Amino acid sequence: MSVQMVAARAHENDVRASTVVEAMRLFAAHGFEGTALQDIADAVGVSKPAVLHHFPSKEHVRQAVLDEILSHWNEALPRLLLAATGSGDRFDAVFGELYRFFSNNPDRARVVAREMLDRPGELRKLLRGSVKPWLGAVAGYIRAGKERGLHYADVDEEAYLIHILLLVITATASATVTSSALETDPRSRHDRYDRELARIARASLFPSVPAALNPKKAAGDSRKRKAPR
Amino acid sequence: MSVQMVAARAHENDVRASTVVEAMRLFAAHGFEGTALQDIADAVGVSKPAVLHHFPSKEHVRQAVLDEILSHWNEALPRLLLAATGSGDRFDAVFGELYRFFSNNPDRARVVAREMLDRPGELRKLLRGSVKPWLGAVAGYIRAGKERGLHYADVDEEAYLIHILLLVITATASATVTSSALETDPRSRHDRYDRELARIARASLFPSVPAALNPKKAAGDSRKRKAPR
DNA sequence: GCAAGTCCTTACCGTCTGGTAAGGCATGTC
DNA sequence: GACATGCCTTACCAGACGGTAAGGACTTGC
Repeated sequence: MSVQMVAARAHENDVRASTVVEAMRLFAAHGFEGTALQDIADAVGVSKPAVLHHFPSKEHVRQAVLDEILSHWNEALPRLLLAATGSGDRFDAVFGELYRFFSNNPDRARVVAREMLDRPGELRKLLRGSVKPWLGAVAGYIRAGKERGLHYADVDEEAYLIHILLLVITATASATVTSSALETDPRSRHDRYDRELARIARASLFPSVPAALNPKKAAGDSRKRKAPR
Repeated sequence: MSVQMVAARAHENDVRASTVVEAMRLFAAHGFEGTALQDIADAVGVSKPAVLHHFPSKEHVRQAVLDEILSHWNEALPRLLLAATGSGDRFDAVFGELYRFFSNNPDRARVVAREMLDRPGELRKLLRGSVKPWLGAVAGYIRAGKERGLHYADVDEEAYLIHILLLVITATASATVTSSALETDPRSRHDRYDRELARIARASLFPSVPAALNPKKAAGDSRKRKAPR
């Protein structure tokens, strides 16, 4: 039962998994409506009904792509929030994970951005159901930091987090447009926009933290400057 | 020649203009690929070939929609930059115009966001050609303000502006998703996210400007706290 | 050996797509 | 009256779409 089933399941997952991979790439580039099932099948290297053998319909392929993205955060968020301790650490941990997740594969950001435009109703339900509790938890940390004088007093925690989330998604989704649009040197362009993105998120939350561009260098002395009064 | 042509042209523009209006609405909601020419024709109230009588192809409808959006800024940007004088005024003027433009009709933001995803190459060309000079001009103002100590020293002007631009576009494009996702009271939701959006843009550029949420109330005393040293 | 089930193929279906052909109907020109 | 032009209609087309039917190749369980 074991060896054969593993082999069979590995084979099954092969087409199914690469269907999700190729579908994410194509949905990100051309959108759900702009991607034909035939395109996905060609990318995987099988026939169109072979894809429909693993997924009842094109709609199920979309859901599998979205689940692939969501499943990461169901695992990562609890781990991050429990692991990090200090307020600055927590910021670096969540923002870093957020940025790295979308930056490592910008197609994720593009798919989410498209989902926001194509099916706002579905995404709204998702936000209300799954994202809201975690957003509330992180907002609670900001609220606590505010009372200790770490953050701007007029920060609207939930609104801040949503805007930063949107900013990271959009910035990574449109990285190829924005960066190469104004830069000529392909080496520096990534760092430049990434650094400014982190700076905006940080500077609009922590008052007057100078030269905190590189988290590694500024990690030591950036936290003791404002003690709880 | 005059009266008849005016009447004829008015009639002509009637269908043509409302085609652009309806197409923008439908492209924003369902995307370019997700909108059939028949849908546009139905919304206008004419037959499909009637639309194609005014526009050689569906692609030309898209271009007309984009031109409608772009033409506003070719007029507004020079006016704004020349009219505003102080550094804070200039920020309020440009940011306010930017926000109001997309907020007044969020479909504009959705169309731009979709264009960013669907045709990054075309948008890149547009950025390089039309947007870059103006972006450079505004960046120059920030650079000047930096030397007078008005802004954070580590601001990357161009990157900052692009991120803020993206943030305004995304925030207005996804306003129905984000706001009603977490708020239950439909009255407060708009103000709340809008204020935080402006706060982020402002706080990440101007160091330590407290309680500057409302530009009108804070306009008087928000600028004299940090004089050029 | 053989029925059952999995995985995948080719062939096909109805539907919808962007775009075209051809003509009706006004208005204005000579 | 003949003719041209602008605006719009119905009828139609070739191609692409998502999805189905039917069956072949192969493995599994008995």
